[in-house]
Amino acid sequence: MINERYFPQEIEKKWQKRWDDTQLNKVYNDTDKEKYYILSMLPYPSGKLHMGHVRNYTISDVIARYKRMNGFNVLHPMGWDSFGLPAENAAIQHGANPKKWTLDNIAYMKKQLKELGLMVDWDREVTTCLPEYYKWTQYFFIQMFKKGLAYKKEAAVNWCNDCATVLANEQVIDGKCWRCDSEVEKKYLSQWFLKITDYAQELLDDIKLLEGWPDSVKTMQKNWIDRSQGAILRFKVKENPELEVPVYTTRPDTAYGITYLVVAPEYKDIEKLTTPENKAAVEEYRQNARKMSEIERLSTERPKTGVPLGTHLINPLNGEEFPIWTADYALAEYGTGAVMAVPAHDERDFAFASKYNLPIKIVIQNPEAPFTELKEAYTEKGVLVNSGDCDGIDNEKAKQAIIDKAVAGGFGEAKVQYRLRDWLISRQRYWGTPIPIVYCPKCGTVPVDEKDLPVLLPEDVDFSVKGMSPVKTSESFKYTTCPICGGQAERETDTMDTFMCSNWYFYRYTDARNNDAPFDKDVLHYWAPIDQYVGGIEHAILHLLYSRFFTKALRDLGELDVTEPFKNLLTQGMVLKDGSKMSKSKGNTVDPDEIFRNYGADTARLFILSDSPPNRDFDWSDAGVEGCYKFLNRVWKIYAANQQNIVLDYKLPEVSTLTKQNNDLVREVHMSVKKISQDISNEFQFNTVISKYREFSNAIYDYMNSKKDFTEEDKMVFSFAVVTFLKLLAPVLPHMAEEIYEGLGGKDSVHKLEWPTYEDALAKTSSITLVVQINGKVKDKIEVDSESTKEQLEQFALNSDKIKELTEGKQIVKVIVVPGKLVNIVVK
RNA sequence: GCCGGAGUGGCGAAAUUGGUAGACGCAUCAGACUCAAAAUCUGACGCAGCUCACCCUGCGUGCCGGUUCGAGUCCGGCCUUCGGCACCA
Repeated sequence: MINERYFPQEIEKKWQKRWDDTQLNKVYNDTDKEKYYILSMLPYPSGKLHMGHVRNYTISDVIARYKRMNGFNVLHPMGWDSFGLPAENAAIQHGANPKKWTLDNIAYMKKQLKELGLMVDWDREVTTCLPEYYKWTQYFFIQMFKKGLAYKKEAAVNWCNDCATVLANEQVIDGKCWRCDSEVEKKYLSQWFLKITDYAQELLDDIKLLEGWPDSVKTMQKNWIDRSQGAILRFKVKENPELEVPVYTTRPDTAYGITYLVVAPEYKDIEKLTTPENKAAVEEYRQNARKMSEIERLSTERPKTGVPLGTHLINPLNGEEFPIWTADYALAEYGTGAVMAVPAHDERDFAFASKYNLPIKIVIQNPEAPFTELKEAYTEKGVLVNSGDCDGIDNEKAKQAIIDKAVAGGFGEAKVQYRLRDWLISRQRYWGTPIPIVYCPKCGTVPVDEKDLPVLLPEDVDFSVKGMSPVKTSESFKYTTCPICGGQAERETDTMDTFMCSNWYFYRYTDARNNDAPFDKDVLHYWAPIDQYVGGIEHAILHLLYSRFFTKALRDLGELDVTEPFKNLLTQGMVLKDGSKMSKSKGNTVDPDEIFRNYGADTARLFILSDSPPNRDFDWSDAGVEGCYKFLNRVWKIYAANQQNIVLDYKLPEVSTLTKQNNDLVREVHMSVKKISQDISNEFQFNTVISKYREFSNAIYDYMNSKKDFTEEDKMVFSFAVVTFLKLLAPVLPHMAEEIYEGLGGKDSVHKLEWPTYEDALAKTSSITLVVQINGKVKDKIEVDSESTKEQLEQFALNSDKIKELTEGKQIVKVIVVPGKLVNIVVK
């Protein structure tokens, strides 16, 4: 029996408990079945679910349920990206224990996710802050260390004062910290890096394998890696022939036009290149550059500044001498930290040369419109001039010609350069995976023995310390013995960037409770790669690039055999309210708990999918929620008010024998199944899926409203329609569908039923509306048989009274017939 | 500046390969039910004009131009907006 009224809160609780009790969502590694791995980005346990989470997990859950009904063995797991700064800040501010704070949040949010009705096998839950997980993050780090992929170096790094830790380049946004928005400074520190640059070319090349990724994300990754093809040229110092300055350039063709050279203020040999007379000025300039914040320094509006070092270089191509300057428009981290300046053909050099009255030498000439003077740099194509025996060569060809000369002369060679830098993973914070490294006075930097993993985070730490990592306050942690010689040694106290944890969590889901290995390879290779990944666009570079790199690195370490982790990627849009992103500071948040309480999770699920396609921003509106709730009540009534007319084991009579009305309803069923199946397959366009739900329900209502009594045939056709409808609804409204199914006498679970199929022939109408146009404008519409031939359609159109009237006295030039659609008559 | 999206009613949006622009919904208005209201059901709803019961005509997918029998869709040139990158040599 189905209750007359719809009480979402009751039935949702009931079914969530039933699913738990019957282990309906348990996932087996059933290799006989075709797998489908659908993954949503794991949440950070900040305290409570927000609407972005609800959107993300509803999308992936509906996909998961849909694929399950289509016969796939579906993995749709969930876990917690649970290391990170907020837990530590809570510890500092409220004296909380980061672990307790985190686990409490996880417990609450897990309860909320269950209330959302997710089809998740919680036995595979992964929590990145637990030793059973981070043991393997440490294990992978050690493998990478042994292969030289993890290394420590002294470098200018991005330092966030507020977070009291370093940041990766990817975590600096407009010169500010990605997390707290405060200004980032440069500091010189010895830090751990991963050699992502070893994979720059592969990461770039393999973008073409990512067919199911949005172009926007692929472009962002391409731009981030940013390959450029050029050359290294080395110049001897006139005052000190032992010393050389190498430059990286993409324009070797302009090398005859060098009139000066710029090194970054941080350039390693700068002191050797400075004459005693210039020392004071150079030192002052370097000090200023150092003090300047990242934001100031990055500003392209700022006029260029610089000072000469007093020394000179010799251009091996033509023997010309030119001065060396230092200027902060040269970046220490890119290329060689030195730039050859060709003011005639580079905008930045032109601006600098104009300001300091440095010579401007034209070496590329425009053959179409030759010039003798320049008001701005000429950066277009042209022909070489003033370039010795290269004169007259097309500048594109000259690039290779001059590289050849450099190779022959031993002063340079071709070189590919990337913008991508190595990934800085050290963090001077407590709540992260400890880096499993020991410093021994005798043996040096030594990885912890694998059998001693995990290196546990210490508990005896003092969070009140300022300016250093709390880990350093743990005596028990800091002092240890060397894994090689057994002597006194100290542990690394830095922890890893949390993106290290989220790099590989999706592999752990496949074998989450394995205590002997990060995963069983056979099990992993059954599930991997991920068929569909769903998450926010804000991870387009950070997480998605790191994960691609990590997968490739693990492949080369022999840990797995996967080249790209994510076959398809769906980047969901933001959830907005009143036109701007929901945020606590703006006070425009909507609490999922409140929606669950007032309307139920099914309403929330329907609404969050209804108004916009998943990849676009979604505007939350209270009226919209209300509208969805009304729709659910409308659906409920179909079943509650007609129970006596619905049977689950209906037998549909031969379609040709049906009444017109029944025939129409059968057709509506096939059309709905077709449209909904296609829209889900086609990039998960749930908004149009839901409009089809509404159209289908409207058709069912029209049918119901037109009838007082149901004949046997009516009952069968009606049952066919509403039972099919129920299956179509099940992925989006899992609780309601279960309750109705059970009320109709269904056994087990509606989610184990097969997704309905359709027949194309039955999804078509027998007549179509033929549109008749004159000169491309619609003039008439005629109902005709859908099987009509081209000739017949043309006759129908020409014989229409209206068309006859309108074409009278005019010459028909041409008639275009589009079968099944329209006839266009061209007249003069 | 460079790269990549997007621009359609009051609003969210829809529209195989170029083929009836505005499906479906929100809001609004009207009607039914009701003592009344809510809920529910039914209907209208791009703009303008003319009639006004039905009809009919013109305009209309950011702007200008092009291709085509026919353009929201294709091509060229702009504008606006969102996102990414940005002194990368």
